[in-house]
Amino acid sequence: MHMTILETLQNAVAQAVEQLYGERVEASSVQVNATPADFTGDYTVVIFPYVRLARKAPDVAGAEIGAFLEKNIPGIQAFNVIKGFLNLELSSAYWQAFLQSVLTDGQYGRQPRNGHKVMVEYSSPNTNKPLHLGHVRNCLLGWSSSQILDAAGYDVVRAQIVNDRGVAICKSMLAWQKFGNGQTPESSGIKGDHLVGDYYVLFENKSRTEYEVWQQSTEGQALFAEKHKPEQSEKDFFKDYKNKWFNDYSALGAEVRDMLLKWEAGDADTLALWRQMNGWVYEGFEKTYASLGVAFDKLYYESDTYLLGKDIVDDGLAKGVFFRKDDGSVWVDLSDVGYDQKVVLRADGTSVYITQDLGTARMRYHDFHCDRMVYVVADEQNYHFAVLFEVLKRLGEPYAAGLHHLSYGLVELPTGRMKTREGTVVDADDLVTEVTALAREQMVQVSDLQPEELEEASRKIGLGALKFFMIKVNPKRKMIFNPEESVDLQGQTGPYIQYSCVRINSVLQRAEKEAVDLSPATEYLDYQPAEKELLKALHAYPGVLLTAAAEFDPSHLANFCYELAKNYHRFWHDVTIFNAAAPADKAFRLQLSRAVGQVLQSGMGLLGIEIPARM
RNA sequence: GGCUCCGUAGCUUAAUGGAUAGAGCAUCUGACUACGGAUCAGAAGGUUAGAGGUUCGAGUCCUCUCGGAGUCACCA
Repeated sequence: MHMTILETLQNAVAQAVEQLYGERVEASSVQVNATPADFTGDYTVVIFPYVRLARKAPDVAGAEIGAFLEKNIPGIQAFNVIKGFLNLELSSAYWQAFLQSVLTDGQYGRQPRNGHKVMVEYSSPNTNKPLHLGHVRNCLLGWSSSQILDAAGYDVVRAQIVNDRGVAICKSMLAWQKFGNGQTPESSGIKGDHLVGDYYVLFENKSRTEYEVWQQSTEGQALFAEKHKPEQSEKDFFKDYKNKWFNDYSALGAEVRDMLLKWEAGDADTLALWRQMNGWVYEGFEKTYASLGVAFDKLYYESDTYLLGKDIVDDGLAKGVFFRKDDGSVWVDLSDVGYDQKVVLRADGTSVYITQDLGTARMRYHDFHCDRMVYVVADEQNYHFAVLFEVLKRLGEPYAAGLHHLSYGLVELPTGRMKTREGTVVDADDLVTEVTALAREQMVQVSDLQPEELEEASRKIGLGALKFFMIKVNPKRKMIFNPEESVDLQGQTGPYIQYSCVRINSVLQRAEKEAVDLSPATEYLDYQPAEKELLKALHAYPGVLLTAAAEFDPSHLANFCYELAKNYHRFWHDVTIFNAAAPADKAFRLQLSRAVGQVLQSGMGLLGIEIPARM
């Protein structure tokens, strides 16, 4: 693997400083940036750090280092110094060779395997209801991150932990048992995950009715009279009291707890019903994942993992990381790093959420020997993951240094947070249907595609718009989701990029039809500004991939794709291809177009965005 | 209240401590009889919430203030 030009520059600058000024600097600390558009040059070395070492004025030191680089690096044809910035111009021969290497490579940007293995966990649904808008952002981040990590040299295992047990699914099961009359996805024509979700909602409705009746009962009223705080209204009191009521008074609540106990005891009928209803949900999830274009290599089920972690508790006690209280509960004290004390095992010996995650982490390591694990989970759980990672570190787990929480901001609606009770949850399947329809609607205005091609294209464009909209912003930013805005076709959008690819394809097809000879391309050396910008953008691609991987942030790649497409649109406008003055010009521009198309296809592919043939 | 994160143009946002803070939307003005106008060019829009500090250099790092969000369960 040869050095990139950037590494070459860094090394050469370090050498220059040592030879000229007798001071050692770390090559990796040398700052090399792309030269801003309004200055002459391709790359810029920041000279300020060496001014003190040189004991010379910035422009003098810059000129000396520049002369050294020009003499020692063949690809440099000129330089200029402005203040403390050394602007370097690479030769046309360098750029020619670079373009040819991109075209030959076919997988340009993709890095060799780096020997690391990373597990990316994402989606993590509950099985009591269908996927919603929040899962969509999660899936898009998880999928694109995993693709980017793969391209950056990691071996990737995509994992999903399915929360398939607990009170929630029991609510769906109980409602179905009591009110379902044997309804199935087949008999009702309702997608399995939606059907199970409908019974969850039904349960909540029945439960609410029961609660309202109870509130007016003598028992309820007596309780309010006895327990409400002086200033508290009846409504507020019962709102706060809901959990307590559900556990202590509700008949439905008792039935659900009974069902959960039966499940834990392995009751055959309960397990059969549980398997059946979860099976419906999985069929539904599969369709949703397929429509979003995401997939998994490994599924973990909470029903298999919820008891894990108890051996770790013993381990932690032995290592002195945990301590036992008088009641028998086990705790970890993280107050020295600003966190609280946290229970890891209840007094009755049962585990809590974090115990399970401790055990699951260890199990995953044993399954795959990943030295990195990424958890794609919304930022409400930042504290939980900070604690989890800290505990794993203290336990001395071998993968502890490679843990990362890819935390992302919740998706909210213009009206606020989504609430099941208020029916404002945006369903994932509906969303896909809606963006496809919106794209189709807008397409018929501007496109002359035939019906069957239009259908395929509107799916790719609607999803392309949605995905790009959600991926282009920094994950940790909270996002307000507005369906119309998310399928904009103009400006900084997925379709804008798709359109540039479609243009490229149409040009390349024409070139093929006319059998244009591409061999004179290498004779073309006097680049137009728009062409040079494209070359520089292509050149940046591998670095962008590495940054996106290192920061677990696909938005870098999304923004790169947009910049590249924007540069191509400008090139298209400024420079003619088929009416070019000379065969070399035409051939070069076709090759350049092909390279851009190749990189856009690759980059968008990593984001999970497909390019339609026509649009 | 403790801890964490966030605050950039009317709106959505970009910027490994580096040059004049860069885009898109919306607004206004323009673009070749042309390779696809879902495009391109231009105008206008900023005290990067505020005040100090570190630095040759701060949107970025530190301190404080203001504003917003999340979290602080023997829930998951």
